[in-house]
Amino acid sequence: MEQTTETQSRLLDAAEVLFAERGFEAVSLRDITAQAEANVAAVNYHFGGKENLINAVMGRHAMPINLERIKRLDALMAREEDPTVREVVDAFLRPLLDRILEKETSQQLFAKFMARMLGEGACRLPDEVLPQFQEMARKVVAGFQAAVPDLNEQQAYFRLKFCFAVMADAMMRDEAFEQISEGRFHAGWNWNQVFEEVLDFCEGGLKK
Amino acid sequence: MEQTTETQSRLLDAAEVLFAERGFEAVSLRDITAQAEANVAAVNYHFGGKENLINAVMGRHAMPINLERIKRLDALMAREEDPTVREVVDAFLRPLLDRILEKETSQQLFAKFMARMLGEGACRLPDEVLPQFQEMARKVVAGFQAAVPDLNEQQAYFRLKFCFAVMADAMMRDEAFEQISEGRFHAGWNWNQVFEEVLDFCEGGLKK
DNA sequence: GACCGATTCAAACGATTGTTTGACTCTCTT
DNA sequence: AAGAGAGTCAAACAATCGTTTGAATCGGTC
Repeated sequence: MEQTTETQSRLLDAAEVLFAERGFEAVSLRDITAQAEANVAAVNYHFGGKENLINAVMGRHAMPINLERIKRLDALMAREEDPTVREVVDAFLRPLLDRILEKETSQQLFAKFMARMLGEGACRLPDEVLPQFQEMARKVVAGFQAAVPDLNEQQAYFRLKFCFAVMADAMMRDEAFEQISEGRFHAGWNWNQVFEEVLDFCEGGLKK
Repeated sequence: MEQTTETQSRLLDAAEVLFAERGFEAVSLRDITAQAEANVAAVNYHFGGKENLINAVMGRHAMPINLERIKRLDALMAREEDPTVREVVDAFLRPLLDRILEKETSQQLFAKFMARMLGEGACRLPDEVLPQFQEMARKVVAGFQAAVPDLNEQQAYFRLKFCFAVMADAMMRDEAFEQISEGRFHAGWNWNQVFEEVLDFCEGGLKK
């Protein structure tokens, strides 16, 4: 995994789009290689199987996002005054939003991909990124406890998990829900506006 | 769909368990029919295909849950004083919890199945249950607006969606997250306790 | 020009997928 | 006793799955 060839990144791009649209199990290698204009064997040659491919897609984004999270959390905790709830939640969630906005093409797709990975449980974190997730989670929990007086560790992890879930849910275009709301709910997919809703909800949820 | 034969319900039970464990796409008809001790052709004979089977599994639970929700919401709104946020959220989420607890066997499996159906988007609501979902959502939103002063309709639907997401997330056993928390987070799967966490979070998120 | 490792490719692999078929077994009705 | 209809069953259907193979192709080194 030393150098990323051009074919490799084309495969990763195609896989990201298709996994986002249809989910992991529903996408075949032939779908991916067709869209990437590569041979069917390319996935096995470059990644060693479909399972490894999805891990690679995930890993490509997870690292920079987590680094940014950690950076912001450190900055918050290094201050003299305690961070606010909203600041901690923002430090945790905004790097993900930024990553979505920075992809000029198909932002929604990347968002949906991330959301799917959470839901399907199909993504077992590669060993290389697990410690990073752990460090990040530790710092979020510490931030929560600094911002909310009487919050034990168990509760903090619970709410970290819930914040994640709300963010993921907001990313998922949900046709069923648009039906249920009878057209009254149509998130215009102004991401910044949606993000404000997420932030509001999570901030309130943590304060309790 | 007039009468539910014994084989039909065995198929529904098996499908529910397997879909919960592995997801919709990952389970084959042969897995289902094997566990149900039925023939491979039974699914197509009784339900007319795999797609219809999952809808049937969903529909079997959705109706009674929504009826109970509507009943509780009506009771809340019929009172003279305005309902509290927590009461509305509780009326919306508790019927789902009750349904989980009432299944003596494999509560976690049913919970995971419900959670998966939300996440995968694999479940397009059958026409027979859609109006019920719509009515229920309308009443939840009305309840939210009665309990929270300055909440417009769009926001109310957003937060209804978020409450759903948090509940679904809490139902999902998440191995990845247990790794990330380095063992500090191990929901003992005392459902009532978990439910309290969900309620706290959603109540706070709505007040904001 | 000859060799090399890295990459691509068409073709085929065996396995499994959802679905269909046609015969077979029951349980009633007449 | 004959017939009808519902349900079950083994077997086969075509299609698609992830993966493997071995030859073809490429750029760069001796």
